[in-house]
Amino acid sequence: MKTAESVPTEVVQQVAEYFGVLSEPMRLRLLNLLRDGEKCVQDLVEATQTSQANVSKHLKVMLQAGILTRRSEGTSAYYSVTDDLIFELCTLVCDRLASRIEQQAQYFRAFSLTSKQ
Amino acid sequence: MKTAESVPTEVVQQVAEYFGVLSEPMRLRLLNLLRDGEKCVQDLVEATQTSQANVSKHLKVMLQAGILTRRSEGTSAYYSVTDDLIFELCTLVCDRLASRIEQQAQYFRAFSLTSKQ
DNA sequence: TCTATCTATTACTCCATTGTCATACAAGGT
DNA sequence: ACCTTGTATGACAATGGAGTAATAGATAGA
Repeated sequence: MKTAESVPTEVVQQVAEYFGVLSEPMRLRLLNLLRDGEKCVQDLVEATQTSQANVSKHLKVMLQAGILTRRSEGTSAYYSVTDDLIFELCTLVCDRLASRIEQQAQYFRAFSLTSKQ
Repeated sequence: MKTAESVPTEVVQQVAEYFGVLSEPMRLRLLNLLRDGEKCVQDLVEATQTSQANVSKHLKVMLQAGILTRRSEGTSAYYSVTDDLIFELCTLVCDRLASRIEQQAQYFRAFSLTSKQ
């Protein structure tokens, strides 16, 4: 049986880093833009309304995390998502967050009933 | 059809925060310790070998993120995991990381073959 | 009541990361 | 060759978060 202490530090570290990549709004936005397919840096800059340097940096982070793939064409660099697990994770989290909000709404409705009359 | 720009900033922000909670090794260690069931702060302090203040802080973060539940008993505070989605997410990520490492191993083996003779 | 234990919180330092600016590099077109 | 465009990188300031030490509060027991 697996005990808590049996999980190596290295593993915990890497899992934390993976989640860390997904813990930045700008990176999530970039990933969402890459849902349709590969895009070059300039496309992403225009879509995100931030600096080109910033986009390149975030792309580099995700590239090194093994989430993206890079393809050079002329002076442009095209990035695409290689690891669809990311979208799966985002879907799971979004659904859970939505459920919570709905649950909150139910609490309000229940209170509304007890307050009636 | 959903376009990239249609995702509200607030949603992206919250998803990022959710992943952010899971992006700290100490928190993952605490969650792993809570796999078996609820534990009090002191138990977690002894198991993680860090300060009590640090454990309380991380627990608070996860409590506010809706991941944990708190139960008071005497002077002790017992925490337990309410959102099992977390373990599901960790499992998915761990499996993916394991696959990557195995893939890397395959590359080494393939190179070993091409280098033979 | 006094003490001991357990937990939460504050103030503080330290480290990591984000975003920006400027610059360097590479490739195409004129 | 020159210029333009697209991308990557380094330095920098600002921000945020982790960890620690000290302290306060709460509860059980003597």
